Amino acid sequence: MTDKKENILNTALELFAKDGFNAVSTSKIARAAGVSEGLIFRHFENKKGLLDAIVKDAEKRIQQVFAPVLFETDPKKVIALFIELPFDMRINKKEELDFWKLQFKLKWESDYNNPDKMKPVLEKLIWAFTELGYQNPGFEAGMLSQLLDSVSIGFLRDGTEPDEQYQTFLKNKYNV
Amino acid sequence: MTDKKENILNTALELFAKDGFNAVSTSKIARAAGVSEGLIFRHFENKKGLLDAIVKDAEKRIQQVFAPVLFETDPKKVIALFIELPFDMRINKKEELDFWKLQFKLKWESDYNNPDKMKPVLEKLIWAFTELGYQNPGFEAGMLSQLLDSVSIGFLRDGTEPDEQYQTFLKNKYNV
Amino acid sequence: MTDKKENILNTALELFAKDGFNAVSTSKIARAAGVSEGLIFRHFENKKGLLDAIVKDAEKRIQQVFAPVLFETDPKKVIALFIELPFDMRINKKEELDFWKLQFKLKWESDYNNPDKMKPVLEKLIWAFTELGYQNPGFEAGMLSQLLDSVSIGFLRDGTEPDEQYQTFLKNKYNV
Amino acid sequence: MTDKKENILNTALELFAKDGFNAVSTSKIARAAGVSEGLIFRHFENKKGLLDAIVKDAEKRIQQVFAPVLFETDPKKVIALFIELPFDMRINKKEELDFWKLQFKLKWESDYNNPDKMKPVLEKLIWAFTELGYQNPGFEAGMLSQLLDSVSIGFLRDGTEPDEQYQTFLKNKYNV
DNA sequence: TATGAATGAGTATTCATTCAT
DNA sequence: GATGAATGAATACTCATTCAT
Repeated sequence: MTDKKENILNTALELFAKDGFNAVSTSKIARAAGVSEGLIFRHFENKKGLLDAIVKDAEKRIQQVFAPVLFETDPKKVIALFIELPFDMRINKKEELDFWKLQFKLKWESDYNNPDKMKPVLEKLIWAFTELGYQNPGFEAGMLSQLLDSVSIGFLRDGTEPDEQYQTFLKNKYNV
Repeated sequence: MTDKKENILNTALELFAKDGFNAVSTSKIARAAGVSEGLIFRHFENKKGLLDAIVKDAEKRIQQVFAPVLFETDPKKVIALFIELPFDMRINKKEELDFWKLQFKLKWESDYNNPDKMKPVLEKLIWAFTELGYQNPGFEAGMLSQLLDSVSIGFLRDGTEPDEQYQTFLKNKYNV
Repeated sequence: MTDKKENILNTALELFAKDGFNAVSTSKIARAAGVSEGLIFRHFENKKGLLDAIVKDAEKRIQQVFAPVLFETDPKKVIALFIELPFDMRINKKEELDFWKLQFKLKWESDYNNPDKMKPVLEKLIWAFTELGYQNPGFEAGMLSQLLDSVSIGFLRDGTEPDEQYQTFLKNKYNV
Repeated sequence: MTDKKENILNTALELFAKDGFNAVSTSKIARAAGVSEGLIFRHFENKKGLLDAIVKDAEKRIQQVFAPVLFETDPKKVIALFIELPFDMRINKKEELDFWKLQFKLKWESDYNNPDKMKPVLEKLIWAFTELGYQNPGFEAGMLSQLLDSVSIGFLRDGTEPDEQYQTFLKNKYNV
C-alpha cells in the first residue's frame, strides 16, 4: 500500500469517527490527507468504497482484539479477558480509538449494523459460563456483554474514564 | 401550531431517526410531509433549527417519562420504576420510539451529546441506593443505569426484543 | 395615504438608497417597516411597483427643487440659483438626501436612466447663457451642469463635504 | 489561466458591467460563459470572489492607464495627459469599456468605493498646478478631476459622445 | 500513480408573490 | 386595510464523481 493511499485511509477514519460518514466530504478528506480528490476515487472507486475499506480494515483489527478470548481454553480466563477488553481500549493509540468510535457509530446506520459479527465471542462466553455451571449462561453472557458495551460507549462517546471498580467488581463477581 | 408545521415536525423526526440528520435533505422532508420546501425555513429558520425544535420537543417528553422516578419517595420504588423504564418503551407508539431512537443517535454527535442531562435521575438513583444502605451507591447506580441504557440501545438500534428476564433478574437482585 | 403605506415607502427609499434595489428583499423592507410582507403587494402590486412609486414621488420633489430655476426670469439669477442647488442639498433632511442618492444610483440602471428628464433645466441654462451673450451657451451650460453634478456625486456617494469655494468660484466666474 | 477560467472572468465582467453585481446570477454567468456553474466556485470560491478577481484585474489596467500621468515630469504635460484620458477611453475596445463601466458602478456600492485609490493621481495634479504657480492648486486639481469624471460618466453611463470641445477648451484654459 | 480541471445533480436557503382569513 | 401561512422558482454553493494529462 502506497503512502498516499494509507494517508487517505487514516485521514478518512479520523474524520468519519469524529463527524460521521455523511458529514465528511471527499474534498475535505483529500485536503486533510494532502492528496488530490481524484486519487480517492482511483484507489477506492467511490466514497462508500472508502468506508468499506476502512470497515474491512477495522474488522481485521477487531478480530485481533477478540482472538485471545476465542483461543483461550480456560473458561475463567475467557471471562477475565473479556472483562478486561474495554479497559484496555483506553491505553490504545488515537488511531485505534478512532476505529472503535467509528465502529460504534456505524452500528446506528442500518447498512452497517451487523449484530451477528459478535456472535462467536458471545458464544465463547456462553460456553465459559456453561463450563462454570451457571444456571442461565445465555442470559449471563448477554448481560455481561451489554454491560461492557456500555462501558465502552461511555468512554468513546462521552469521554468518561472507565471506572476501574467495574473491572474489580466484575472479576470478583465471577470469581475470575 | 398549524397542521403543516406539525406535519414537518413529525416527518422530520421519523426521517432523522431512521437515516440521521445529515442523510436527510430538506427537500426530502418537504416531499414526505407534503409541503413546499420553503415552508420548512419559514417555520424553523434553517435545518438545524428544525432539529432543535424536535429535540426541544423530545426533551419535554423525556422529562415526562422520568418524572415518576424523580417524584417517587420510596427508594425501592425508585429503583423498580427505573428498571421498568426501558421495558415500557417497547409498548410505546412508533412516534414515541422515533423520539428515543433519535435521542440515542444524537448522543454520537458532539453538538448534541449532553451527559449532564440525565444527572438528576442518576442522583435520585444514588439517593435510593444510599437509603437502602448500599456500600457504594454511586457505583451501583452507575452500573444499573448503564446496563439499562444498553438494553434500550439493543431494542432501538438492533431491534432485539428486551428480555423480560432482565427485568425480573434486576428486580430480584435489588429486592424491589 | 395610510401610515403603513407611507412607512413602507420611506423604509424602502432608505434601503434602496443604501444597498440598491436588487440587494434589498421585500421581506427586509417589511421587517424594517414593521408591516407584513403581504401589505407591500397589496399597496404596490410588486417590488418594481414599489420602486416606481418611490421614483414617481421623487420626481415630484425634484421638480419642486428645480422649479425656482425654471420660473426665474433674470438670467444671472438663473445661473446663481442653479449653482446653489447642490450646496443646498447638504442641509436637507436625511429622507431628502436618500431621494437624491437613489436618483443618482438609478441612473446606472438602464431602465431608469432618462437623461431627457433634465432637459428643461439645461435649456433654461442655455437660454440664460445666451441672454448673457456667451459665445457657446450650449457648451457652457453643459459644462456647468456636469461640474455641479459631480459635486453632488462627491457629496452623496463619497460623503465629501462640498467645498464652498466652488460656489464662490463659479459665481465669480459667471459674475452672478 | 485556463480558457474556461478566462471565459468566466470575461463573461462576468460584461454582465456585471451591464446589469450590476446583484442582478446577475451565477447560473446566468455559467450559461453565458458556456461552463458548468460549479466551475465558477472551484475557481473563485464564491460570487464575491469572482467580482474581486475582476476588480483586481481591473485595478491593474487602471493603474496602467494612469501610469503615464504619474511618470510625467513636465507639469504642463501632466495636465494635458490627464485631460486626454477620458477622451481616449472611447477608442478602447468593448472589454476595456466594461472595465470602466463596472468601476464607476461599483463606486456606488460602499464596499467597493475607495476614494483614496485615486489619491496619487490627484496629488500629481496638485503638484503640477503648484509648479505652474496656481494660487489654489488643490482646488484647481479637484475641479478639473471632477469635471473629467463627469465627462467619463456621461460617456459610460448615458452613451453621450464626449464633446471634443471640452478637451480643446480645457487645454486652452490651462495653456497645455 | 497522481493531479487538477470540469461537471451535473443536489443542497440549504431566499425570494417575490398569492391567498384565505 | 392588514396579516401570516404557504408556495414555486430561483439563488449561491457543495458534492461525489469523471477524465484528460
